[in-house]
Amino acid sequence: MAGLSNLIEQFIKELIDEMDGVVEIQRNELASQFECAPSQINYVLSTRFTPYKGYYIESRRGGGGYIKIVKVKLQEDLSLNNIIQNIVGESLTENKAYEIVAALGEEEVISPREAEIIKAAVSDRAFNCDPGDRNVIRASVLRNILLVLVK
Amino acid sequence: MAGLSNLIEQFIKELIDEMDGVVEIQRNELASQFECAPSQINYVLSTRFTPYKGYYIESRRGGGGYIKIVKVKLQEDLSLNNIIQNIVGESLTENKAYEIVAALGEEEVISPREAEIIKAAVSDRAFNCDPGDRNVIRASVLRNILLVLVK
DNA sequence: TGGGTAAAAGACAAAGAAAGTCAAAGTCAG
DNA sequence: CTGACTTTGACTTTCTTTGTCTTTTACCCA
Repeated sequence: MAGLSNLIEQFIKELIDEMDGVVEIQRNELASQFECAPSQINYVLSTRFTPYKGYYIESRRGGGGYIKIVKVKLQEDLSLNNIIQNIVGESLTENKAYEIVAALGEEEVISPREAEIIKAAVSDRAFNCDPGDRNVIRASVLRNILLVLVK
Repeated sequence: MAGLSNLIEQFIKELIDEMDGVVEIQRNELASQFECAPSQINYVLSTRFTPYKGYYIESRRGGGGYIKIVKVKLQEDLSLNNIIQNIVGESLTENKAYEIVAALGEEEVISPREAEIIKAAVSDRAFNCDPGDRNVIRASVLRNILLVLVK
């Protein structure tokens, strides 16, 4: 159905809020709560709780295993220079670009309105060109924008 | 039937009115309501709900995908709207773009920093593509950015 | 004490569900 | 009849769901 992943994402986020930034789940248990395959949980974690979005994950297998999700304040990895040099490469998908912008917003490097502006500037819709070229142009545009922020 | 596209256009517009400016559809569902090819919906969107006409569109593929159409409030900011519809055309030189941005800064529609960001996003340097395409892409990018300012 | 076993989580690929793209074919006004 | 606008359909890309197999770890028992 529409958005089982979204449901699980919301559920976990609420847990994290209640728990003040750290939560520990059991994959199988959560999966059976939502009546889905256990690996669905991995999918949600790997798409919605990425480092760029400010989450850190650690886990343990075997008896009494668990998955621990920590909401972190990133600062180290999020320096603009690091992003420009290492994260925005030669090519960048829309999604990845959005993640970067969201992370910068999260860290208050940019204002919500600036985030909206930048997203608009790097969205697929903005590039009415050969789809094959989009990702390359997008990377270049975003890099150029970030350079301004460093100044 | 002259105007299946027109029917769909009307239908969506009514939805938007009811929904107070924002509507979310599912392409396949709408297509089967009108018994047409799904790509017909894209056609309608791309010809009738353009940024140029004050619509902002965002979408997602895959399971639980959707298309969201936002009608930007027209009367809110006449000058911005005027710019979108009349001044940013299909094609825009770097210089002309800078002028527009400067004017917006002058009128304090955008902050100095926002102006810097936008200029970076539409500069020649940002578009490392076929110079012939630059002006067209630039117009599209700027239009998309201005739309979020109106929202 | 160490080796087997069951109980976790991880990896990955295949199948499914949307939307996007593009070009060919159809229609219609002038 | 021609050119612009529409309609359709085949193919692509992206995102989600499921399942199968692998790896790791705790615990129990000989």
